[in-house]
Amino acid sequence: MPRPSEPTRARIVQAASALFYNEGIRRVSVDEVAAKAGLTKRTLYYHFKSKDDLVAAYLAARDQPNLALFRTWFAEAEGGLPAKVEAIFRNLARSARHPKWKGCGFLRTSAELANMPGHPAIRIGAAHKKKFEDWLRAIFAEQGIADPLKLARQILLLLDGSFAVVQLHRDASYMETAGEAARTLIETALKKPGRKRG
Amino acid sequence: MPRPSEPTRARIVQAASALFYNEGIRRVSVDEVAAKAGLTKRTLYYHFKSKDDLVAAYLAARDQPNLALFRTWFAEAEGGLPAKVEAIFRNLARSARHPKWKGCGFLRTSAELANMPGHPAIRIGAAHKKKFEDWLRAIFAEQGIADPLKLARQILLLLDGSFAVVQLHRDASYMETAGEAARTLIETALKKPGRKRG
DNA sequence: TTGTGTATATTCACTGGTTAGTATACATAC
DNA sequence: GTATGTATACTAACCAGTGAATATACACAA
Repeated sequence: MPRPSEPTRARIVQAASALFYNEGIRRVSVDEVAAKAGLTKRTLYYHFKSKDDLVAAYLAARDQPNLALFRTWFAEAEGGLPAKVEAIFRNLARSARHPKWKGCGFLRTSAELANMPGHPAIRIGAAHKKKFEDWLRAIFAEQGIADPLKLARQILLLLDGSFAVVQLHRDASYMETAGEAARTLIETALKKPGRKRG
Repeated sequence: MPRPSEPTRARIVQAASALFYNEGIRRVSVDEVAAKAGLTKRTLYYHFKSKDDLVAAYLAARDQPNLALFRTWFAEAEGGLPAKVEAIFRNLARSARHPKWKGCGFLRTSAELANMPGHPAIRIGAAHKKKFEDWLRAIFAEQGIADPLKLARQILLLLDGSFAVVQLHRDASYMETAGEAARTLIETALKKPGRKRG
């Protein structure tokens, strides 16, 4: 049984993800994660050198799937650029209406660890947001928008703002409001001079 | 000495504010707060029935001063409506560049307590954001904007988004980017039909 | 086929430290 | 002498991380 090791590690990360996302990092003990994964704490510490390490793994595991979701929602949406971006917010609103939704795991973790700037989990969260920003920036640049980075950042601000506000008020309609704002900003940018192609 | 009681309570809230804001709720013990306030934990528990109670008092104490700051920044700014709202973001960027800045205390607390929806601190945070939203809505309504609530919510989304993003990346320039987005959204709304007066 | 060494994987039981909250007694002011 | 306020010293629980021992699988040799 020892040999594989990867399935065990993956099971631990899966258990940690569910608990950390639902309850928060500091409210969940390593023992609880181990119990949920069906093994003892000592075994968990064989696979991860510390709780911080486990937290980092939890966020790292969310990175690519999260971005892939955004890309899928964008790609599958009908209509032009504004509609495709707005579709991301509409899909997010649908997710947020699920009772188990608890906001953005990256932002919540970073908020919980706000006084530990060098923490690996915060670096992972920051990198995740940068990847999203960069993906949008490339799309906007391709469309010939004059300042694609600025527009990408404004969309990111609306996205993260809606995570925070929806979580606080438990009212997913803010996500659709954010989508409308995103549409307005993109349409304005498309009309501006300085574009490379129509 | 016993009689007054209010100054002692205020001193405790002040100590709690400094510690909770800088370090986070769960990282700070009641003993630390008491020590910072210059008294013992037992005395603190005479004035507050629990730590949760103290957390609620910490946020309640930030409510009015925070809103007053926004109102001041808005009132003292030169120019029209878009410029006055943008001034809030510029002033916030200046605050965020201070090394002790750690984001929005309301949002960070709500993120830390994300699984306790009935927690008094979360209700206080939600009410605070609603007050800000309502203040903006009234201003926009007075200016004859067609959908003042929607625009107020979009500005709120940008504001809270910038809190989250600036905290994560430690890059206050996002706040100015949010201010530009706010300006764009307001200018667009001002140009839209359906306005009551010019 | 059988024995043996080694890296991998897992467990039990423990330590040392922290923390929210309390029992009890004492002090001050009116 | 009673309300209010403060301090000392405690409890009971929790929790991150570790020491020492054990079990399994596989490589390789006999």
